[in-house]
Amino acid sequence: MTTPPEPQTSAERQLCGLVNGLAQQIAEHVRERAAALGLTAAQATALREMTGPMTMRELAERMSCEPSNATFVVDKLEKQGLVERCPHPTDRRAKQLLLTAEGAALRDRLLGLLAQDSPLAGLSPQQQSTLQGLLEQAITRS
Amino acid sequence: MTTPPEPQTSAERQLCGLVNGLAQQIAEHVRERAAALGLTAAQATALREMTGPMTMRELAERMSCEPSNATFVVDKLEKQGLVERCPHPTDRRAKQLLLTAEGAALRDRLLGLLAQDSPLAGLSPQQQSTLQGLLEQAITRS
DNA sequence: CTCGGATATTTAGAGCTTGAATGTTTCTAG
DNA sequence: CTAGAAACATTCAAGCTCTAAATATCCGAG
Repeated sequence: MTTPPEPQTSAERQLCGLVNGLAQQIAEHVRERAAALGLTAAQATALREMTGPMTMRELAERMSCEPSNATFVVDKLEKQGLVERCPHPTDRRAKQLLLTAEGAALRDRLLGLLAQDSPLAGLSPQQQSTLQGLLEQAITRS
Repeated sequence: MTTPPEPQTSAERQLCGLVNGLAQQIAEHVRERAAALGLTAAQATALREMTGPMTMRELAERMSCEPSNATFVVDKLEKQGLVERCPHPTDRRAKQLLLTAEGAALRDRLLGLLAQDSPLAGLSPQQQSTLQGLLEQAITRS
């Protein structure tokens, strides 16, 4: 009796594999577009999330990473003259990140590239909506 | 005219965020269980995929990583006495990976832990099935 | 058989990410 | 007001992953 370890378990593992696979495709999509602009994926993600002035911590949260990682990535962007670390107007502990003119221009180009050929283009708007609902439920209830 | 950059684009970006979020939760789930056994997430993934004797390349494919990374991870597992690199019976270029008795025992414990409290438990079997179909379609058509 | 292109693995080097420890500054309970 | 706790940012060490290049072996065309 070699009961194949609970069918449900196996199905869930396969599903995890699919989620990871799609996440990797999305990451690859970003990586390609970033490379076209001379950026790494991490740098592109940071630039994408720079919707306006924000602190290091806010950027880290938007990037879903640790603040120490944001420090690392912003260092690179600053060396390229895309971002500036200014003193925060009301909190002397914090830095306020600002895009330079060059940074804002590159960000616009990046957003344009990222909008093309989305990895989710294989799904209809209705399917995307269904997917969104399922993902939200999976993330919340766990 | 500051057209808010195409509503569809924005929805797709949000969806990408959700996919990444769920993937991170899955990874965190593995990381926790791995840590309980003194393994890193990468080591646990390798152990989980060792369903039987296989080459380095096969393992790398199952882990969705580069062969050079598999070398790195198997090095660690070998140092812990969980895996052995044996000469491949028919191809002298390749190594055949075998679990030691200790490795097989630890793998059993790992599989048990990973089966508990799946990050996808918030979805009904039917919802999981729907999700699987959508993910497969998204991955294939891109 | 032998040469040349493919394949399996490893190594070296670099980038990304994390967690712990640190220095500053802010907030808050008393 | 003031001490202690909490928050912001950074630095450092360690681990993961990738690419490119090196080595060894296989396989097929001639």
